[in-house]
Order: sequence, then C-alpha cells, then structure tokens
Amino acid sequence: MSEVDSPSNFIQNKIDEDLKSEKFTVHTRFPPEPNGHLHIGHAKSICLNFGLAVKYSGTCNLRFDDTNPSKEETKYVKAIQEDVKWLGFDWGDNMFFASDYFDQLCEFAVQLIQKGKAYVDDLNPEQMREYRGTLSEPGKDSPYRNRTVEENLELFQKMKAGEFAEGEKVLRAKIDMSSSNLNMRDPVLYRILKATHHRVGDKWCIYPMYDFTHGQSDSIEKITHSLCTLEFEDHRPLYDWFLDELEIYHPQQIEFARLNLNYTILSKRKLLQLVEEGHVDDWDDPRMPTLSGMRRRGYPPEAIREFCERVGISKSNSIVDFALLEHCVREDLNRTSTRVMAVLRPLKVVLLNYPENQVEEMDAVNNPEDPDAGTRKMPFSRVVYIEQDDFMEDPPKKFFRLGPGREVRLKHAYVIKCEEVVKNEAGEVVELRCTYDPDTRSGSTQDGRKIKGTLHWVSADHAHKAEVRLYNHLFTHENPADEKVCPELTSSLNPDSLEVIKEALLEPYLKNAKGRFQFLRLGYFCVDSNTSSTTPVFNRVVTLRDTWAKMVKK
RNA sequence: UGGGGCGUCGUCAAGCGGUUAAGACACAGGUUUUUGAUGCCUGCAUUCGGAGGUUCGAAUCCUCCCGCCCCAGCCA
Repeated sequence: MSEVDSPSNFIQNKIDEDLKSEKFTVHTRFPPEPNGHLHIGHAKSICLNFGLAVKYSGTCNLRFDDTNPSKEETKYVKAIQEDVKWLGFDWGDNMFFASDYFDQLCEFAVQLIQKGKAYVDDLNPEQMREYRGTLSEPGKDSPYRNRTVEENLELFQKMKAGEFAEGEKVLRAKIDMSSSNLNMRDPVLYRILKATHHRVGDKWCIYPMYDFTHGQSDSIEKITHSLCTLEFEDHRPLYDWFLDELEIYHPQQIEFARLNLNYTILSKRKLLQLVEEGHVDDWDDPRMPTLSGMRRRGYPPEAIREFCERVGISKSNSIVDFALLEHCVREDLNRTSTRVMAVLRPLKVVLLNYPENQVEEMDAVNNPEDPDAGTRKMPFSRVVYIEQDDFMEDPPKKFFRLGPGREVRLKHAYVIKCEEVVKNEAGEVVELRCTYDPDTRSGSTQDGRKIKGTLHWVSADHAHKAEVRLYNHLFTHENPADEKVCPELTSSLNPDSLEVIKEALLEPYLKNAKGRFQFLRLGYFCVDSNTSSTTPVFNRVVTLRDTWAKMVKK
C-alpha cells in the first residue's frame, strides 16, 4: 500500500495533530449494517479506515452494526466479509458485532435511568412526532417524562422481560425537548421489537437504537477516531452526550463526505429496486456499483483502492467522474494483462495466394508492458476473420484500416491487400478477398513501405466461439440520483447498458482461459463467473481509450 | 425562515497569513508505436462563491451577503 505518498486530508491532519499532544495507537473501525451488499461508496470508507490503520501501524475493526433484527441477515455478514477481503483488507481477530454488546448496552441504559437521565415513555409514534416539535418550533415534554427512577427501572425491566407489546413503550434519554438539534429532543434509546435476531436469536425483545449503540461500541473497542459520513454531524452532540453521561472512554467522531459517482446510483434502496424490478440480474450484475458486481465485471481490487485514494477525503458533497474509476482500472490492467486477439463482429477474409491447408505458427507478444510475460504461438491460415469495423468500402480520410485496394497489417502476421469485395443480395459486405505479401512475415515490409493500419484477427479454422457481454453505464443521465432532475429512476435507465455478442471468435489460447485479458484494440475482458466449457462467457471490463472513435463522433 | 455543514480549474482535490495557487481525471495539441492502446512532451484557475474590512502582504483572519447539502424513524 502506498502509505508513503497518500495524499493529505483533514482527517490525517487531525490524527497527526492528536499524535503530537498524546501518544496512542490509531484504532479505527468499518461499521456496516448487515442489511445489504457493499458498494463502491463503502469501498471509500473501507479504504479510509483500514488505510489509516495501515498508515499509522494501528488497527481497524470490522464491526457489524446489527441493532435492527428486522432488517439484518447472516447472508449479508458473509457477503460483507467476502467483499472486504476481496478489496484487500484484513481485520485479523478484530471482527465484532454490536450485538456482542447488548448486555453492556442494557446496563448503560440502567445507569442512565438511575442518574435520572432516561425514562420510559408511553407515547405512540404519532404522538411522539407531535411532541417533538418542528425544525423551527421547540418540542414539548412527554407527560411521562417525570416518572420516578424506581418506576422507570421497573418499567424498563418489564420491557426487557417482554411484558409489553411492540410499540407500546420506549426508553428515552432525558435531554432537552427544546434543543435546536432534533437529535437531542429526548431521543429513543430502546424500542420493543419482537423479532428474531440473526445472531442472538430470541434472547432480546428490546433493541438499542443506532445512536445509543455506536458511540458506546466505539468506546468499548477503544476506537480512537470514529469516521462516519456527513449526515451524522447532527448526531455528534448526542454521541458525545452518552459517553460523557456514562463517563466512559470517549473516542472522537469525525465526519467526511460520502462518495457519489456520475451515471451511477449508490442508494441501497434504489439498488434494491433495480434488482427487484429485474433491470439487472442480481446484486452482482456486472453493471452494478456493488463490490460483488465490480468483482464480476473484472475490476481489479487494486484499481478500486487506487481510485479511493485518488478521490480523496473531504467534507464537500461531490460527484466524482466515472472516468476516473475507469482510468484506474485501465492503468492496472494495462500493466498486468495478457494481450490476446478476439474478433467480436467477424468479417471473413480469404487470402487468395496463401496455400490451402498451410498453417503457420506466429509469435505473439503476451504483454509489451512486461518483458517477463513472454510470447505464445498463434496459428495463421488462408481464411481469417477481422473486425467488421476495420473495413470500409468507401473510407473517409484518415481512415487507415482496410478498404478496396488498400494494404493493412495483420498483427504478428503479414501485410495483406484487399483485392475484391464480396456482397450478399442485401448489398452487405460478407467477405473480402485479399492477397498477402509473403515478404512481410511478422509484419515488417522488405521494401520500406509504411503500413499505417494494424488489425487484430483470428484464424478461421482455429478460432473458437464465445459469448461476449459488453457493458455501458446503467443510466443515461449524469446524475440519476438527483430526484429533482430525475424523478423516475427507470426513465434514466440506459437501454444499451448490456449488449450480448453470441458468437465472437477467440484465438485458441483463450480456450479454457481464466482471468483478465486485453483483447487487442478492443478493451479489457474477463472470464465471467458463469462461464462454461460449452459456452465460454467474457465480460468487457472497460474499453480501451479510442481516439479514432472520438474523431468519428465529431 | 431553527440547527448543523459545505463553496479553490469541466470533475475530484492540496493549500492552514508571504507558493509563479500542488496533483489527478477530463479536455486540446504534438511525438513514439506492428494495439488509432500504452509511453513521452506541451497547453489548460493573474485567481480561490460575492462584497467590504484587517494586514507591508489574504484562498488562508474578520464582517455582511449569496448558493448548495443534511436534520422533524420506535432506520442506520
């Protein structure tokens, strides 16, 4: 990890400052609720928290914030662990659950009652809303606010013992119903929930709220810096209030801006909508911004970490350009992936002067960025396929691919010249008849003539078929998350986010391949998780940069 | 219009009273190239939301104004 040159940010500055006045070991935590899958936004938090632990030789805990049994499931804790590991982080023995602390939390609640700082309230949710007041008007005290300590203790025990129905009573902190901060208007500490918890089963029928759990969990785990997103700024006074009233170790909460990406949504609710309405296959659909989706898409974890590093940490709401993520992916893949040849939309080319039944083994460089990657053999024969886009009957200027009478180089093979164009009844070009120049084996001319265009190809007799899936942004709108400009999520869905090519042709090297490759001149591709030997499936991770396509657009 | 935050290049983001206001992505040119890829080179904020003020000196300090985000779950 590049802890040496990681960019400066206000949280690191704060830690550095703290470290000057006091000696301690940095201790952070990543605290997901196991109620859904992790996405690229979580990756930012994971990289921040685990990254700081690495940088300062400290520790980062993985803690599941599982205080709401009605929403949480064990399958999510498994998926979250898998995602964090895949991203490249290790929590060692430091995996915890807020539910580990239910007994302790309950004692904390009793302590507050005994101090006269908490009370059992009988108001129902609607009444509580009325009593809470509004943004501009103070709330008013609940009629149950002044119950005696003894009565509160007894009532709370009965809540815990299951003597009341769900919603009948809650435990509240006694703070200030006229506070300008709504979170301080006697927040609920415990509610009755007769649900089975994914870990502790039916042991409890009262469950602590987030606010009453998070800070105390941080305290118990001796977290030094509790990093969360901006929307919790208003909760910080409450976070501090509990720790102060309880007189326990007091970590500091620091808030930073969550990640937003253009052409993408990161809200759990909307992501769920995409899955449930069938706009995507599942949470790990390669178009999804989930970590499982990106994994399946073929994004290397290193690239995601690099992206998170480059995005930075600040307090301003921002929308990061998706192109930055793609840049990080390309940067990694350019360095690491083997170059192979595959033709997505084949156009038959017959080499008239090439002997029938002759096969030559051409040497192909595996990765020009990595001399150690070596070479491999590629069969070449009389009939090859090239990309349909690489031929134009009436080419515009600056087009230096194939056209009638033109010469072009087949990568790692020969220079060929188009002699004849064969069309079907519909007038579509279905075959090219070419000649090859035997003096240009490996691609260089003997007479010094310059060949500008180089095409990728596969040998007809040796290629094998595969399904290739091309992905584009899921949304056409730059900011589908903005409900003002994009009220209907589905109206911004990109109809072309997935294009399936059923019969692409791959060079033989790719038979039974695994992992990621660069399909020369096309992009980076990876073998999909549901590939099979009968129908191999490849996903396009990301295209190559394409300045020609850009010129054509203009 | 109560409270809490935030406004530095198209997009992120350093900067913390004295810098020609980092860097990255994007964009535009050039160059190398058997990938129109990669690499390399060049350009891209006389100005930091606005207006005043303090100071020899302000993106950095003060005042006022403007804009955007968050908060009225027994969700997290």
